[in-house]
Amino acid sequence: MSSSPQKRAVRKAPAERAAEIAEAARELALERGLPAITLRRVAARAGVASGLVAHYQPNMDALVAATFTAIVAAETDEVAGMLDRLPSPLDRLAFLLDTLLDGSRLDVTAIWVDAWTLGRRNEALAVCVRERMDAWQGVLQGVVEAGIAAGEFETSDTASVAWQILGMIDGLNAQSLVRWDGVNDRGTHLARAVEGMVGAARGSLRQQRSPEG
Amino acid sequence: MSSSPQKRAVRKAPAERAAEIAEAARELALERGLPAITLRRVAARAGVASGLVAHYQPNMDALVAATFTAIVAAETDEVAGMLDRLPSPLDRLAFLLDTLLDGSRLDVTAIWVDAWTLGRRNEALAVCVRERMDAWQGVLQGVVEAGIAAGEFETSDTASVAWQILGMIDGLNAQSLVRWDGVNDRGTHLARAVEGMVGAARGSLRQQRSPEG
DNA sequence: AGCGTTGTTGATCGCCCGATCAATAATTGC
DNA sequence: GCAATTATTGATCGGGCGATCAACAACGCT
Repeated sequence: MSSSPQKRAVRKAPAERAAEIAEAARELALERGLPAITLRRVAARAGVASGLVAHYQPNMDALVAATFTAIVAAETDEVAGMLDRLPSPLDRLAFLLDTLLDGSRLDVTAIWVDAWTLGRRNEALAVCVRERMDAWQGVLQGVVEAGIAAGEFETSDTASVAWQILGMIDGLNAQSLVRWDGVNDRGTHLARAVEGMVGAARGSLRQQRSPEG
Repeated sequence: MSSSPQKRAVRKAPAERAAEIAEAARELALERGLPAITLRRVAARAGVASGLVAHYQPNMDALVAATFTAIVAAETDEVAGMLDRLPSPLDRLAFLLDTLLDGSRLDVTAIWVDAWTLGRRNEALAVCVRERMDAWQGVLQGVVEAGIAAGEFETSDTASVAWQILGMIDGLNAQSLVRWDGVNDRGTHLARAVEGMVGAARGSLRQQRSPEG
């Protein structure tokens, strides 16, 4: 026993300590959900007294909201960044559906679901949720509009279609949080659905997959 | 002041009291979500001492789970019951999409979202959630299969398609919990999407609506 | 070396939670 | 009418929560 019960945390620059606390909150949220972000748990994870967490935050609602935004914005930026390397809107939309449903981000999905319910009692969080939803919708709308300009898609009201696609993705992901079995080929069926919405030809977003995928 | 601070609740038959407690829990859940179901709050709403609520339940997790099932099963039964009066699978599917997205059941949607997050910490609830999802999926799958038999739809893997439609509905409803504005014509876009999935002709599930709807 | 600044502590307050259980009162069965 | 049963109470326990704040200690500055 050498390191754990250290008497007092070394003094650090405020920005550095704040970052450590934010990171502790982020880890807790990804492992156990947004409700796990409590004063004492974050403090313990950061190796710091509980009062220090409060010192760096106006209140816990704010830390929950900030943690939500940090996690979700990182995902959006990461995925949106990958889109730039793809040649056509059709490719980009197919990639989006494929990536967001591949099950590799279930922890982030859980954060979204937590945020939807917590947002009813945490106004700061609710604001962040709407903001991040707008960001995702913007990415999708951009792809849909580019597809129309390129003659690949045909639909009116691109904003609504983008919202719709986002809602579908969220719903399917939330579903897989609870019940991952029994659903084959999520991607293929979703591709069909989106083809119907954006007016793309059947099969253009994704061919029937070979068993191995 | 006549009724409120009554000294002692009149003694009732166990079944009757249990029903009253269940009803109190149901009202609380619909008004303020599943997390509002606490020993003391349910007791207060039922006009009873806190100990009595515990007396009728093994623990609070069980009451939360039972309340979830009561609320959600009622909705499924109600909507499924209306399907019988509709002539064709196409009509039934159109009605389902229309009804489940009409925004008149946002309180039930909130219960679903609560249950998805609470289910991670309440195993009894998680079991009920999976059970009720299966029920909804069964209803949808029945409609899709009838549609295939009737030659109105054309798709393989009806189970997956049913799951997919359910996921979309849940996602769009959850979305409208947070952000109700900015999305026009949810029903029309969803109809397009589902048409793409089940292989129905474009417009067969819903014509472009007139502005008044 | 001395002093002010400020990062840091941990005890403390008030609140709500679920669960428990001895005491109490209404009802039933005899 | 009396005893056994059981519905009901409300205080109590242990625990977690967010917030607060006086005290402490490390650092920069002169």
